[in-house]
Parts: sequence; structure tokens; C-alpha cells
Amino acid sequence: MLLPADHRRVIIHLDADCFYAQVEMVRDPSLRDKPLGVKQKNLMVTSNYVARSMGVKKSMWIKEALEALPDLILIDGSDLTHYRQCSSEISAVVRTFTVDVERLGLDENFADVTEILEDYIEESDPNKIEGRVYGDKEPDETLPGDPCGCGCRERLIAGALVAKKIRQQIVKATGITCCAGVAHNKLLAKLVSGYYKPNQQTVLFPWLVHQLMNSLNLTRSIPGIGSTMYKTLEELGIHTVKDLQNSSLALLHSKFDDETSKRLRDLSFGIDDAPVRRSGRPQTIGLEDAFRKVNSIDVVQSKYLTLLERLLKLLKEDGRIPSTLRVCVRKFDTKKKFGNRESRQTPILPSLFASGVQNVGENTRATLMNQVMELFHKMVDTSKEFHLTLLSIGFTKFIERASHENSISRFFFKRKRSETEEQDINEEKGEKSAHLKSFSTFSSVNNSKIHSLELYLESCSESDSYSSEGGRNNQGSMNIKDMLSKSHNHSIERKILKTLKGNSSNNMHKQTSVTNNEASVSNCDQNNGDSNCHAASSPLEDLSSADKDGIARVPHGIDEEVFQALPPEIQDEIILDYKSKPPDPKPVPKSTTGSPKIPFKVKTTSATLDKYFKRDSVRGPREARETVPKISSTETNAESVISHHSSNEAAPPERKEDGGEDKSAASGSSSSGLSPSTLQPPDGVDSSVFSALPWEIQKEIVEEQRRSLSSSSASRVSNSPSYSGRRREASSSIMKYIKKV
DNA sequence: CTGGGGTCCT
DNA sequence: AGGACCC
Repeated sequence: MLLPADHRRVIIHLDADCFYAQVEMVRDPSLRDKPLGVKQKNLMVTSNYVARSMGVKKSMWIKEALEALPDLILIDGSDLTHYRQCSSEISAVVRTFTVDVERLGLDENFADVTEILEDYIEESDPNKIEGRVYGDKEPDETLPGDPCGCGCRERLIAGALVAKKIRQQIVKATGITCCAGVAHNKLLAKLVSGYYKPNQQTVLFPWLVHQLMNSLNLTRSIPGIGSTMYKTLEELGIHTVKDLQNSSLALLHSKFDDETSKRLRDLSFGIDDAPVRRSGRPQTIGLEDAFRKVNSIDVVQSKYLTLLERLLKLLKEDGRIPSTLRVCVRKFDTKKKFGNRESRQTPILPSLFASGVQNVGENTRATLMNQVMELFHKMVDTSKEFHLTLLSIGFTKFIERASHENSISRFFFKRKRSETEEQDINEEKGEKSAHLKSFSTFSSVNNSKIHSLELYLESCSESDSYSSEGGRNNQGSMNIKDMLSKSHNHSIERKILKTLKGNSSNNMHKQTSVTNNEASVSNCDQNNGDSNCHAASSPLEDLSSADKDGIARVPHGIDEEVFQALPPEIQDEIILDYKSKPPDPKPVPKSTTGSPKIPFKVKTTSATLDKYFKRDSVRGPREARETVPKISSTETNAESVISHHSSNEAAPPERKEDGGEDKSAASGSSSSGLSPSTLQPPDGVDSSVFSALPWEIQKEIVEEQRRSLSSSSASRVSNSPSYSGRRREASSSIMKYIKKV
């Protein structure tokens, strides 16, 4: 009773090769031919292929890795900033072909290219195929006819061509090589994408699905079957994929609900009608820090403060306003491998971000810190001993339409790094927001106007740093703030610290009394060229905008910061305008019909299977979209498609190493002229806590202390109004979190 | 010797 | 709030 199989779609799964390591190699090309590992704490999360060939696989302990290969170069990958940014660029390139792109982690993308296939079918040779074919022993075996007869053969051949072009564009734009799998559903595309490993692609024809699935062995190797479900299956005596295929639904029913059982069974046969779900902007933005042991409240505060500061930067790049703050801890628990995380969340008063997310004042930060600590105390009784191994904080539940001012302002001020991706791609046609309309105008404007926009932006940001090309640690020139803090003598006033010793309960009163200052503080920051307005250039940026060999993704003469801030469609239009032979950026219209389903009663449920392999569901936060096109060949496509007749020359997989690319190595977070070592913790501040703080925070603490000193003793009047005055009322905000007990 | 993130569902 | 899954 086999129903006719459904091969209507063509799905491409793209998977960047050893992603973190590749990003580091792009950032520093001299690493390319050396064994390289990227680590997070004690774990090596990935290694490049040089290292792998010398026995250093991923997921090794640093210790083991160094034993196996003492010359291994290790880079710390705990800060995901660069990976996140590169990942966004990759997704943006894929979105250039179709908007139906689903991200999975930072290094994977699914693309449903079914609807753009027509253009490539003409272009492709029915007897040749790009890349490898699953099951073939050699690269260019002759293709069989069409055993299926539904047309999937030529569709997949065209899909392989699309995959090739996507991969070429990704290399051109980012320098990152990817593997790709091409198949008629997500499960198969993903399973097959890694079959030939670095920088290759594999297409799976439906008549070999059984061979692929049977080669899988353990059920665990099916994406969507995680450790928990795998164990449950083991208990049922189901070990291999073949076991799963042969198991009765009744048996599965003893442990899983109806839908999960059927899904498991389908998966084991390679059947999967889950749609590619367009990834929107992130639902949560969070940061974690893991460690062996934290048992002091001061270190907890310090770590949360550090996390919060970093998180606010991410929030600023995102531009949306969150309505919920979540705080999470992991308590040491001898043997429980996982799951011992606890979290608490609290609504964020809308007034907190009333002046937007671009310039968050110290009062807002202090309030957030108070809330963080309050939530923390709900989970950890600090009057007793405690042992924590992880802290994290995050913002969730973003307000859908950011305020007008906020939406628009984020496009008009230079920012550090912008998440280019996904913004507004879910925009309803009928209600385009004002800022998008205004940028639609930009998109039709020529490049010189874009360039003048860049100049305009340049003029409103005070450039404060240019590193010499020599050392990564060179800091740029300093701004006035830095000079002030440097020229001051760093003596201490204990009185301040005593004052700050108060607890958090009276915070709200203090808060409301100074809230009005935040706007003026923000303005002041802007006028003075605060680092908020400064964009540090990054190596990645250099790469994509200064690629001398290929066509840069960001057209020459356009500020990449500005470019990245634009909605993807607009980016695409600019590119399209710039190049004469662009890929097709046409959004594919979708019907919004979802098929109603009868709810099931639940025995054991699997949220994950639902998520990764769900059919169109009745409800859901995202709009249900019909991803399966009509199979009738005469698709009436109203919009004409610009064929992508780009030159087919293969993009060079290796970039030229002309040695001059790494000149902007300044880490985005430290743009001051002072070295951290020049700062001493004030009296009463635990020096170990102090030194654990980020440099900016240390600086602020010292500044606060200095301001307090000058206002209470000697020169009350002599303070420059524009600087010393601007934050006077905010003192006492941050200090209380770092005082010594 | 446990990364630093994300998704969605109940 | 937690739990499953993904990378």
C-alpha cells in the first residue's frame, strides 16, 4: 500500500565546513595551512582540516588535542560575534536565490528552491549534473534515465545547479566553503549533504533513498531523534533504522503518541514533508558563561554584569525592544549530565527602553541588573553554600513593531555590527512600515546616492580609531572620555562605596527620579561621538567588501555597515542594480492555507519531531505556508524571472593571501586608548572581581569614582558641563554590583 | 574536565 | 519553567 511518493520539492541543505575554524582562517589567512582548533573553555569545538588530518578531530578535550598535536594553534571561540556575523552573511546570500531559507544553528541553511527551478532547468544539461551523486563511486558516472517518471530527475539536476551557484556566491561573498545536499525533502537533503566532505555537494535521487536509509544503522543518526528518544527506542528493542522501519506502530504507540509514532516511522523510510520554515529574526537573544565553579555572590554579580553589557550590544544591533528578561543558572549536580538548568523570567517595563535600545543609559542598565539579581535570588539561596556552573541571561518576547523612531533610527546611525538578516522579511505586503518604504526609495537610487548616505553617516560618527596594520593589540586614538579618565588621578573615596551599599529595594524610586536624564545622556553620547556611534571595521568586513578577485557582495563604494543595516530585499536590489547579472531575488508568493488537523491525545510527546519534521500545522506562531507547489507543470508565474546567467567560472576555493587583510584586528569591544592594565580597582572593590570585568566597565567604575571624588571634594565647579555633568546623577548605579563585601 | 548558542512544545 | 531537539 505504498502511495506514490512525493518528490515535488527540491530542498538544498547547506552546511559550512568546520565553520568556526573557517571563519578564523578567513580572518587570518596565515592560519590556513596550519593546524587550527577553535576552543570554548576546555573543549575544542571544531578544527580545520589540516588539524583533522593530523588526528585532531572535533569534540576533543583541549588536553587530548594538545597531546595528539602539540603544535596545534588554538583560538578561543567563546565570543560568537564574528561567527554570528559571517553566518548572517551566508544566509543573506542564500536568500538572494529564494526567501525560503531556514537557518539551523550558525552554519546550516535549508533552502526550498522548488519555485525557482524553471530558470535553471533550461540551463542545465539533462545528462550531466553538478557535484556528486549519492551512490556513485566515481564523480561523473552516467546518469540513469528517470526510473520515477514524476520529473524529479530533472528537477534535482537543476537543483544541483542551484546548489553549485549558491555555494559559489557564498565563497565570493564570505570566503566560506560549504557542503550541500540536494534532495526532495529536508531530512534527505541534510543526511546527504555531508556525504562527500569538504566543499562538495551531493544529490540524492529518490530511487536511492532506501539505500541511504538502510546505511544509517543507529536511529540516533536520524536528525530529530535525539538522545532521549534514542534511549526510548532502545528500550523497545529498536536500535537501527531498519529496526524502526520494521517495527509495528502498536509497539511505538506504547511509548509515543500517535503523531510521533507515525513520524518516526516515516523518518525511517526517508519520508518527510516538513516545510522549510523561513527563519525570522531570532525569538531570543541570550548569552551564557560556563565555568567549573562559582560560589560567591560577587563573582555572580560580576559575571552577570559582563553578560548584560555584552547582551545590550547585541540588543542594540538587533534594534527591537524586548519585553521579557530571563535569567538562568546551572547548579552543580554531581551526575546529572544535563537538564539541571533553572530559569526565571520577568516582564520588562516598557518605560525601561522608552528611549530605544540604541543608547541604553546607566539607569536602565542598573535596573536591569537589579532585576537580574532579583531573579537570581529566586533560584539560589545565597545564605547557604552554592555551587554554580553556568550563568546566562537573555531577552525574549520582542515587541513586534518597534516604535517608529526606533525602527528608523537604526538605519541612520552607524552601528557596530548589524544583524543584516531577516529583518522585515516577514513584512506584510499591505502594511509596509515607514522605514521600509523609505528604503525602498533608496533601493531605486543609484550608487552615488548610497555613497552620499555613507558620507552623511560618516559625518555623524566621530572616528576614533585606526589601528596600524602591525599588531592586533594596537588601540586607536582615544576620545575625550578616555582622556578625562586617563588624566585623572585615581584616588578613592570610600564614602561613595558606603553610599552604594544600600540594597536594591529602593531602586525603583531612584529610577523614576532620574529617568528623564537618560534621553539627554543619550543625546550627549551621540553628539560627542561616543563609541556607540563608531563602527569598528572587522576583517570579515574587509573581506566581503574588498574582495579583489570576485564580485564583492557589498558593492564597492557602499559602506558595509549601511548595507548590512538594510533589509535583505533592499540589499538584493542594490546588488541587482550593481551587477548586471544578479541571482533572482524574487520573493515567491505563497498561499497561506494550512490544513486543519485533528488534535491528538498525548501519551509521550516529542516537541522536537514536531518542530523539525512537522507538516503544516493548524496553529503556530509563524504563518502556515504552503510550501509544496502544484505538481502540474504549467505553473502560472505572474512575475517574470531574471535568469541568472552568470559566468560559470568556478569561484576559487582558496582566497589569495595578499597579506594586507588583517589590519583591522581591533576587537569591537575595546576601542579606547587606555590599556586595561592602567586601571586599578578602587578601594573597597575586590580586585579579582574588578579585573574580571570588561574593560569598559572598569573604565566606568573608575570614572564614576573620579566624578564622585571631584564633586564631593575639591573642584565641584570646575567640571566641564558637557562631560562631568552628564552622568553625575547616575553614579551609584553600577558600583553597587562590584563592591567588596 | 561540560561550548554557547538557538528552536519549539507542554 | 522546563524539556525535547538542533548546531
